[in-house]
Amino acid sequence: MDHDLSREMNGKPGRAASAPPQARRQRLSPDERRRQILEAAVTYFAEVGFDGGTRALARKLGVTQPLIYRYFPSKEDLIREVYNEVYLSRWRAEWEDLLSDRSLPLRERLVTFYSRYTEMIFDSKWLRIYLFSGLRGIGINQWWITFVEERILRRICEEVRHTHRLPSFAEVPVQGAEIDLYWTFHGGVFYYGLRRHVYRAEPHLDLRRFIELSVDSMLEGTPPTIRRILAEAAAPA
Amino acid sequence: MDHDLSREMNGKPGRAASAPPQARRQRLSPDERRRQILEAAVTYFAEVGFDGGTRALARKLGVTQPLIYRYFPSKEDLIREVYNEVYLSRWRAEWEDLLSDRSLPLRERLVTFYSRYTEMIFDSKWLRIYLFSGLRGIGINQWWITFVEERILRRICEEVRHTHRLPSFAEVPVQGAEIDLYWTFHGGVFYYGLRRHVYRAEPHLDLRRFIELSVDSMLEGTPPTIRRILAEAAAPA
DNA sequence: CTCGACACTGATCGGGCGATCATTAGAATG
DNA sequence: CATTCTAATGATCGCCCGATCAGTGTCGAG
Repeated sequence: MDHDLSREMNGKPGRAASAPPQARRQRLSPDERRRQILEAAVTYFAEVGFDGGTRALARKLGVTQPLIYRYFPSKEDLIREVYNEVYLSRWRAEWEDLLSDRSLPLRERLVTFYSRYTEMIFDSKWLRIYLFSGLRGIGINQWWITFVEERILRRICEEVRHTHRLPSFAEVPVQGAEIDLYWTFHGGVFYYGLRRHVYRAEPHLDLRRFIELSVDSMLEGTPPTIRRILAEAAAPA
Repeated sequence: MDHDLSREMNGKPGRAASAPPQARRQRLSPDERRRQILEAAVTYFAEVGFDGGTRALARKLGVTQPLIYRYFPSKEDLIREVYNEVYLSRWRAEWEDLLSDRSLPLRERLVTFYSRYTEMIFDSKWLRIYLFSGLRGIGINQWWITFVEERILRRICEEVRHTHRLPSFAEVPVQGAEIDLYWTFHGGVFYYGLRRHVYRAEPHLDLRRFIELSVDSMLEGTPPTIRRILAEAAAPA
């Protein structure tokens, strides 16, 4: 009645079970089976949330439910591995270097970086697991927010200061106000993914153009505001 | 077994109210009981999500679980009423008038509007139910997004055009690109609430100052970008 | 071709879920 | 104070959950 949820999510080549009337017992190596379960778990929990049942997950894999417990001691352990899979294994260190590559115009760096970054996070799996885990209240999102601040926002902050000939970090240290301003921008980009992939409300612009215009507006509006912030910070009342 | 007795649900003023520590059975008027259940349901589902059990909800109220079913035919109906309570009953029509009140500077209107608006939505209950319902995939978030676009963003769009002497809607109709730009801003503000009340990662700025700086940056950066968009729209290649 | 290791299954346990119903008790009425 | 209406309860149903374990069948080593 409620969720329809396309039934056949079949990742395996060969013939395995689309609505299997008779699924043959398939014996895989432990490594391969474990990987297969984990991959399916990411997809499945992203769809239905972490309250989804292990039986339904097993059905999607074409195996029985106890098999999951041979590879993961408890459902909670499986979920923990799902976090690792989604959060940790997708980050590309090059992205950070790109942001700091002063041989390219800042606008181009930002557009390219956010194009690649959103290629990772604008994915139903990533976004939904991000939200589900945040709502569950384990600390992983706090960790992620710190990560974004240090790896992305702080770096953008530094580059904007350099490009717009504002004081360097050595002269005036990073201000919380600056970081929060870049959060407005970053969160605004994030919200595009939320609208599109979680709420399924199609935005007006395609992603590329959206990023371009958002970057343009940010680069035009943020530096003047930051100049004021830094002036206040350098010469407090 | 577990007579927990957190008996603070003592709603009725009226008579004496010695708050009997036993008070086995409390008989309320249907209206009052219904209201009480609904209110508790908002808080409870916001905490644990819609997979939370009706028994735990009843325990919080100090009543038995079947009583809920006397007032709400099914859990799904109760949840639907929770949506109505949270989404529909909190909106203030004056806010919209405020945005269009040209006797005030646009910056002040925006800062005041977003202060009041965030007073409503930056609340664990509102934010969490917003996310939970979005993840569940019922259409209410799509409805909300349309609502925001029409009641808030479109209006801001109109006021920015007027203040910055850009073409009126009659001259050049609203562009999807404009709306999406204001979504970047709006989503950026929303993300502040997400960081603070869902992920419990305290931002650097307090809310008021955050809104002020975000509005300042937006008002500085968005109009030039929009001028370009409108020029393109008025004279296409 | 045989056989043993072990990847996998079927049956099952205790418990929590949404929902139903006959029963009980609190307050307004006479 | 007895009566009556009905808000609220206690018991219970059928189902699905996470987890366990004895058994089964497959496949590679000999």
